[in-house]
Amino acid sequence: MSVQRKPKKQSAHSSQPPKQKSGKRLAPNLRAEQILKGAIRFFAAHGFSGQTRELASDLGISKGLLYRYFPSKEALIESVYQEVFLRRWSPTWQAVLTDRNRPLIERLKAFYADYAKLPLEYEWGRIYLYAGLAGASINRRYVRLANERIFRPVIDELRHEFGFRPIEQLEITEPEMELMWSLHGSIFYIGMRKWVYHVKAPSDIDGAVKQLVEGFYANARTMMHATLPRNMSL
Amino acid sequence: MSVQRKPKKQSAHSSQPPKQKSGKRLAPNLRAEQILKGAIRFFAAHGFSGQTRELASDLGISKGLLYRYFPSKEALIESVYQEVFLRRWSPTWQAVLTDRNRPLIERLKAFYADYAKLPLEYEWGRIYLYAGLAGASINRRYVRLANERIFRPVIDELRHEFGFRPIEQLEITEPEMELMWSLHGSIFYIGMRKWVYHVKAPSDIDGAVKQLVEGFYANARTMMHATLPRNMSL
DNA sequence: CTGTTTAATGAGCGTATGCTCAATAAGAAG
DNA sequence: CTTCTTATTGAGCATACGCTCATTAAACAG
Repeated sequence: MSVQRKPKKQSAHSSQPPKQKSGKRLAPNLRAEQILKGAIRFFAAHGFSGQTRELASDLGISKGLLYRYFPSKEALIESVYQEVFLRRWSPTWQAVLTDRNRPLIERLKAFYADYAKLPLEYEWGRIYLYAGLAGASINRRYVRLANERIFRPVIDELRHEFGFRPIEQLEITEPEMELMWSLHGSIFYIGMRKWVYHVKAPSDIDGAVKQLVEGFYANARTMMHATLPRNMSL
Repeated sequence: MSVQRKPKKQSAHSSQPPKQKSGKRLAPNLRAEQILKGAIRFFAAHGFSGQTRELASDLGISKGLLYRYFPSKEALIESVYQEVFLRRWSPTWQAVLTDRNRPLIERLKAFYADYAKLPLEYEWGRIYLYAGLAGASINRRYVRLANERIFRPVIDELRHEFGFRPIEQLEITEPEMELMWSLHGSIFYIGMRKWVYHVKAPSDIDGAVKQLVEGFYANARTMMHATLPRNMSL
């Protein structure tokens, strides 16, 4: 079992014929960040069945180095989830949605103009889909977040706007929830057209989102008046 | 090398210890069909990176047999596309949508109640997503089909209903197209909630689709009156 | 039964892929 | 320069995966 040391001379230079080198010997925190960002780009493009060899080659580093910073491919993917889905949630959204000094329709337009950037982004959308198809739990976690911080507050604001009981007094109905889902589905689908189907997306995305929010608002009013009991205080 | 014949009695009955055996030596057309159906189920669940070995094992046949009926995994996938996306298009949809003896809103509800079954189906939805993420051309082909046979006819019928010029005289506008996409996106997203995110879907799917169509119809009227030129003949 | 056809099998080939580890060298400190 | 630390490398292992092909046996004709 004696490992015969190979005298392999091969002195340093001769260097890199292949890709762009990263200026070797980075500080660990910088290298980790670089790998994570590269992994997001890579997995968004190739899915999670993409090979670690190819990812390393894209980054201009060796495959071994990858495993110095992330113990396994699975751990790397988990870090990708964290970075993509949880680090981008803006803390100001809550305040925007519930600021009753502004007209609700205006708040909704402002919020969705900003929020829609997430699902309309290439990396966010594709990784979200790959994760969902793979059965990862991140999607359910994200949906729970969106439900608590967007769906429920928006419905409560709509109730207030149109003169119905708040959701603490009258639980959210299925038609109300479906209307919320419909809005989010329509927004997400714009991204899918761009990043999954590669068909024409609207030239004016902000305008398209605005149109969706207006339609949502109008349909919400109609639907609530048709299905909710009148507020006693009126 | 004399292969010692094992006396393995096991006459027909006693049958399957491992999986469901397929009752061996099927007629070629039946076997091909069985493999194709199994492949649809399998790829919908595991994606196209699923292994042929596992597919064969699921079917209860050897991996070699798979390659007797389909020359390569790629060819099998192509057959899956054909079967899932092109064999399920109903020839009666056109007639339903354009039958001006019925009120348009009624036609729309009837059509989408039927059509929505496609994207809301487990296999259809997941395979459509996997194909799109893999960059297959089938999605673009499908979108072109939907555009010609659904989007354009529906917009033309809406124009007629609300008193605007037909699409041959006035090309479809971006807001009109976005409204169509929004409806389809909302429907598709119901399926995604079920088959991709595994979160709660509406208990009454037919009712949810009906609500979406009603909202779509109302928003279409508002939007057309706000953005299209009045019909000269009025 | 015998012979013929062909559906079906599974060992095995070449390559791909996640991951390890001994060796190497870049940079800092003296 | 020398010494020390540690970021970085890449050959290599074990297994996975698409696919082939020689062999086997089910069904049928005579």
